[in-house]
Amino acid sequence: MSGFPDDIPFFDEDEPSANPPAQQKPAGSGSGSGIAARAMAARGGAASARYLDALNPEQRLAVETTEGPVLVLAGAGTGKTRVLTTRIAHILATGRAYPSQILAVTFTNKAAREMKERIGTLVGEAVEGMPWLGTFHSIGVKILRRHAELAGLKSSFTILDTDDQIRLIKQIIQAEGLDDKRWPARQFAQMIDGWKNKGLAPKEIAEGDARAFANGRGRELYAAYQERLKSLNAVDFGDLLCLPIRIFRDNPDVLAEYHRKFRYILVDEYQDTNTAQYMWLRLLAQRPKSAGEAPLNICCVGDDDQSIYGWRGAEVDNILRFEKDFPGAKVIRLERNYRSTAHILGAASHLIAHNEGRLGKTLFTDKAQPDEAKVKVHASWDSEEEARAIGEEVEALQSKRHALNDMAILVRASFQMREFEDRFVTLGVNYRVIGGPRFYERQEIRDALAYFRIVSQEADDLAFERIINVPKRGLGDASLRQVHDVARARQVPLLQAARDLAGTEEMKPKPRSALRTLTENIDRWQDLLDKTSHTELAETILEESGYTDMWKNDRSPEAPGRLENLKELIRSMEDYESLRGFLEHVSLVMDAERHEEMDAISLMTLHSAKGLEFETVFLPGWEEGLFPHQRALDEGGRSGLEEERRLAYVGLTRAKKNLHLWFASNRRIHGLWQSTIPSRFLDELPEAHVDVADEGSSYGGYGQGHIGRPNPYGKSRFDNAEVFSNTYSTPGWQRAQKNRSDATARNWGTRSGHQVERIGYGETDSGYGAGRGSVKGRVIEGELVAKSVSESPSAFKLGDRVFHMKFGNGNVAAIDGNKLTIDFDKAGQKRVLDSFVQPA
DNA sequence: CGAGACCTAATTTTT
DNA sequence: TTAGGTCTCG
Repeated sequence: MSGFPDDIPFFDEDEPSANPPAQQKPAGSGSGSGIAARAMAARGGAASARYLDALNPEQRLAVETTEGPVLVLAGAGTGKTRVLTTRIAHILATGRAYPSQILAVTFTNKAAREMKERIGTLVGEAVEGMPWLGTFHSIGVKILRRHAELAGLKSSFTILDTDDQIRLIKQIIQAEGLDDKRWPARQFAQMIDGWKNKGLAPKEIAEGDARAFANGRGRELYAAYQERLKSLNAVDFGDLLCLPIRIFRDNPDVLAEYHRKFRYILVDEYQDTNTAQYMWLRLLAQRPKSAGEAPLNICCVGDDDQSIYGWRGAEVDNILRFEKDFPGAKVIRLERNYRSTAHILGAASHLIAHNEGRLGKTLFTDKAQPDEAKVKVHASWDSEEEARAIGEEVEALQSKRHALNDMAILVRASFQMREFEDRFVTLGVNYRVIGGPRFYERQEIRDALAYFRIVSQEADDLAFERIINVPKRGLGDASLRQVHDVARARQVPLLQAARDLAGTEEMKPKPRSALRTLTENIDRWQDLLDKTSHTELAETILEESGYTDMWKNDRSPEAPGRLENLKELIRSMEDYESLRGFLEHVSLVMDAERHEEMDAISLMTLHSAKGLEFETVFLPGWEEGLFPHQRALDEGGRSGLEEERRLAYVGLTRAKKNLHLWFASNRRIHGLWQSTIPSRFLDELPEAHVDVADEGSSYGGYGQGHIGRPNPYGKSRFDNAEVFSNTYSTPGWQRAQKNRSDATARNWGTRSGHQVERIGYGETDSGYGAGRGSVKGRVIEGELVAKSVSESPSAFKLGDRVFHMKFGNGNVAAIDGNKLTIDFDKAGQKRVLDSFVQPA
């Protein structure tokens, strides 16, 4: 959140002269690029460098095609990261560029970190000399700090995270006299993000969009928000992309500087770039032809089939269009997969082939063994049984010496996790949840950081607001309002206003003295900034402010964990030089590394699984409405469906050896039990690579009544009646869709229990293959998008005798629209949708 | 200001 | 179902 300009490196500090011609050796010419020198040495004079020997021919081509635009379509598990890192090492080793002349962008800090490490390994040492390897955002900050004044900022600007952003927007909505309930700040924040993802300034947004919020005042609010940011000397995440773009556009000389600087541009996960990132890259990549410059050396690596972030602005089109955008581009496909068995690859390839908008690829493996397991599809009665059965499977594997670390359960939506957590707790199986709220997003961490911010940055109004009454010190809305008024009247930050106010008679004695205590504390801490070590200061602040006491006195079950987190926070500060340095880090890296070594099964969403791999993967919940998710269908139409399918593809390709898919016939959604039908994706799997598991076990229950009962939605080879007969019938999903009801709920249970671990995030490697395909066509197709549950009143009456597939017979006890409360003879009282019961 | 009632909405997530 | 937010009362 806090920024500091002190480490703005000056340009070209390690470049003896502006442009080393290709092939010229930079090493030896003085200082800086020891890395290049070492890389050269590592190369050992042989005609072919050793690092190239580890590559297959396609990978090698991707590494050695250094000049001109290159698109590497790297299929899942084809060694994408290896190519990227080796390519950089190669560029350095052959003296084509200095480290500082290579721009390498990733999406996540983790990916950036990993690349740095791996380049370091290749080249012999940690890569400190790659100043321009980082996330889009971190590089954006770097550029923006250097040219802040061109964007109307001071280079010490603060970076707001989503939380700050929303609070700020809320204030603006209120200040404009709008009802912040009718026009939720959260929603508007998302709209702003959407605009910024497209690189649009307030005046550039579409009329329709602008009208969509707050009775047509969207544009006005957006502009007001930007104004407010400027006056706070703050930016949000979107600005880190948009402002550099604007600077480049408005200041050709600045852009030219970067053109001169970067000889090679590399982009990871290109399929995830949004429009703003695309523009940013184009600006940097397109050197004016007139200057007789060297060719445009941009290399984008990605996989159109793993594009799963369309909903947050990623444009698959960017990768699909690459050859048009960069004429003469070479496209290199990596299709040799080093991860999965032939069955898994076969299943995944067949599934993804149902998508139309793709460049196409064919993953293959040459390590196929005769005895490999096919992909297994399992049916279960309901989600509980699903969890129970997977739990059994996990234990069985465990007893066969499989490490839990090699297994993962990947779900479509996080509410699905709960049942698995419950199950693993009862079984005593260690598990770790990956994803979910991050360390730095936790309340106690954010509170603590707000204290640090206000101490290190006097003018950080948002931080001040956050802590003014945390812990409670009797400074509520009324007091805050007063402080605000003074601040506005005098044009000073809130903290200063508070100081002034505390010295006057304006306030009632109680709040006044509370305020005075607070400001005096802050003054004292500020004074300690340069006198104490920052970790010590941090502890002092948390102690003296009463913040730690607040949690010590809190008897809620989370309190001890929060105190633990605070300690962890202080511990992690030790890695930084100063409070400011730490805060700068935190604003960009909302992610704390964690390094639990216990053996545990991983539990996460499919989205968080991208880039990871496991020996054994369980994919539960393959049911229409849940996966593909109804909402993706409703909102995204055909392209929504295709993205869901890509998500399925990502899931399948995470598995190395064993892959289990599950669907349940009944699932509780929003507290209501609903019957479900198997996902269409199951029917899109190739018979040759798939086995339908013959569970036999608990499958059934009241279900006898169900087996053989006609599926009201259409047929699938996974319909219960046919599960064991392996019939291969083509589905009638369109019809099925029609009666689908909303699926999905959300829960973020705070499981307690010994062996649990929650991790910020993860990623490993991904990749791709080749093929062909048409591109356009994100048109909504009615038949796929049909909608949910009718709200018409139920045909049942109180006291009616009814039959339900899951619960058997019972009497209608209450009716609420189409929701029935039924007293079942055996199962007790349940709420179900009326469409799932019939007169008994 | 805080506790408890009441209402509402409910994928996916990085920076 | 349930979590989160808002609203009301003491």
